[in-house]
Parts: sequence; C-alpha cells; structure tokens
Amino acid sequence: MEITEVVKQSGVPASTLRYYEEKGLIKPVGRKGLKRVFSNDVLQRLALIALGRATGFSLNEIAQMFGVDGQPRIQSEELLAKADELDKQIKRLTAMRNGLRHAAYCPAPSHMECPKFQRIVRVAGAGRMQPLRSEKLK
Amino acid sequence: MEITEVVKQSGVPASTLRYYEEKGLIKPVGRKGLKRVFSNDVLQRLALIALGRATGFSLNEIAQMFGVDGQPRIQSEELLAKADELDKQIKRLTAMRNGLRHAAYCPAPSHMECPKFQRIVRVAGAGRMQPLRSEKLK
DNA sequence: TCTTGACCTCAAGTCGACTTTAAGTAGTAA
DNA sequence: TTACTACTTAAAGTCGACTTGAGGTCAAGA
Repeated sequence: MEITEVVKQSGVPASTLRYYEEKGLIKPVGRKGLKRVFSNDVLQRLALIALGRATGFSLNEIAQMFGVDGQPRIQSEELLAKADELDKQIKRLTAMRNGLRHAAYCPAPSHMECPKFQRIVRVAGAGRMQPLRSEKLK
Repeated sequence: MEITEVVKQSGVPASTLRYYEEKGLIKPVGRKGLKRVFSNDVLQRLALIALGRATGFSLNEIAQMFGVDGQPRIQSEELLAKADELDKQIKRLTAMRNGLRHAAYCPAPSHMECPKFQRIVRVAGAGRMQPLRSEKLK
C-alpha cells in the first residue's frame, strides 16, 4: 500500500502518518523510489494509536507501551498501573456523565446549590483539582 | 479568601486561576486593593472544572456547559448529547483497560497477532482512527 | 521532451492550555 | 521613609500534536 491508500482506509492524513513515523509509532515496510510502502498491518496499528489517544495517552506513552512491532516495551507492572489509572478515569467519567444527565433535568436554580450535583462533583474530583498540564513534571 | 488561600486549598497555581478568570471560568467576588477576593464557592467550581478537564472537555466547552454561576447555558438536549459522548468514551476506556491488562500477561510474540487483543482494538476503535486534532473543524 | 500528479523533505506555523518574566502597586513592619 | 511581601498586569514563551508551505524527485502519459 502506498500512503494514499492508507489515508483512504484510515482517514488519517498523510502529514500525520509522516509525523507518526518520525515519532516511531509506525514504520513503512519499505520504499518504492521515494514513496513509502506500508503493509496493511499499519491499519491496526493506527487503530491502536487512535484508541490510545482517545483514552488520553500521549504519543510518547503509546510508543512506550507498544513498540513499533506491537510488543510492549514496558514491564507488565507498569501496564497494570496504567490500567488502574484508567479505572479511576472511568469512575470520573461515569460521575461526569451522571452529573450531566442530572443537570439536564434538575430544577435547582444553580447546580452548585443542588446537593446531588455537589455530591457527584465531590465524589468524582476527590481532591484532584490540579489542572492537567501540572502533570508534566515527572 | 485571597488567591494564595485558593492555591493552598485547591492546588491550582495562581497563574492558572488568573487564566481561568480571563477565560470566564471563575470570577472573584471582588477586589481588596488590587488583590482578588474569592468566595469559597470557587473551590467547587475548580473541582467541576478539573472534573470536566479530566473527562476530556476543553475549557471552552466547560465554560459553555456551565456559566460562571454554575447554571448550564446550553439546552438539556445538548447536555444529554454530551452524556452520550461520555458513554462512548467510557466504552473506549474500558476496552483500553482490558487491552492493557491482557497485554500484561499475553504470551503472544506481538500483540497485534493475538486475536483477543485484535478484537479489543476493533471493538473500541470501530472505524474511528482519525487523530484528535482533526476534530477542530466544526 | 515536457508536463502532470503523486509523493517527498525540512522548516515554520498553529492551537489550546498554561507558565514565565518583567515591571508595577498596595498594605505592613522597622 | 524605606523596605519587604503579597499580590497585580501584559506580553512572551513552552509543550504536544499536528498542519502548512516551499521547493524537490520520480514515473507515466501526451
């Protein structure tokens, strides 16, 4: 497959494919002249990357978790730790979803005054109010 | 409360608080000289913002969903639509979590070759491989 | 042979979410 | 009065994830 075929089948723009290659997330099987040639495994790879991105992992994290060949490069311990993080995240999302559904119908003048809504926020946040960027320091 | 107190109780840096104010996400009740004075409602507000961010909403979306006073500014229909989005997101997260747990133990040489792992990726992605930035066009 | 189209590289630009920096002000303490 | 501390503003910088643009290459068709 040449790059355009990958673009068509995946919906991922060529510029992004080149960028992902640069970051070591995908790898063409070869070249035909200048042109990159991909095997169709790349589509699964892209699905995996998209899934990772959609679940909040950075490209670097994804690259770490699954090497170019799909083999994890980090310890199973760390993979399991990531999985646990996701569990927490799932709880937050569930709380937020419930909060939104509630807010759609709650008659309270301001939601911050509604005890149910307050509880949802409290349960979900549970002390973590830091903005996301602050997590860069590691 | 002055800003430092908010920083202490919330963990959110002063620079971020000022930035949030600029974006219309929070609002001091007044000033004492130059200094901002906040009511302690701001802490709940920050929890709400953090929850929103953690669940993947942008600051603009959060500002849209809940005005400065916590009253939703958008229709319940839209709130419910957001809730449905969250449901999908929860499914993706769950899939990713399962994938990671599986990857931690699966003996297959490459995960992309493991049928179980493949199914997880397929179920979760379901055609959506577009990078996140592409969604800016709306 | 010349042009076209599909691809290439490398550098620079953009966008959101902040952070950093430089320079200023208001209240308090010595 | 001076110095210090806790804040302020406005502008510029940073970081990740891409996108855009300028200019180059190569195979195929007129």
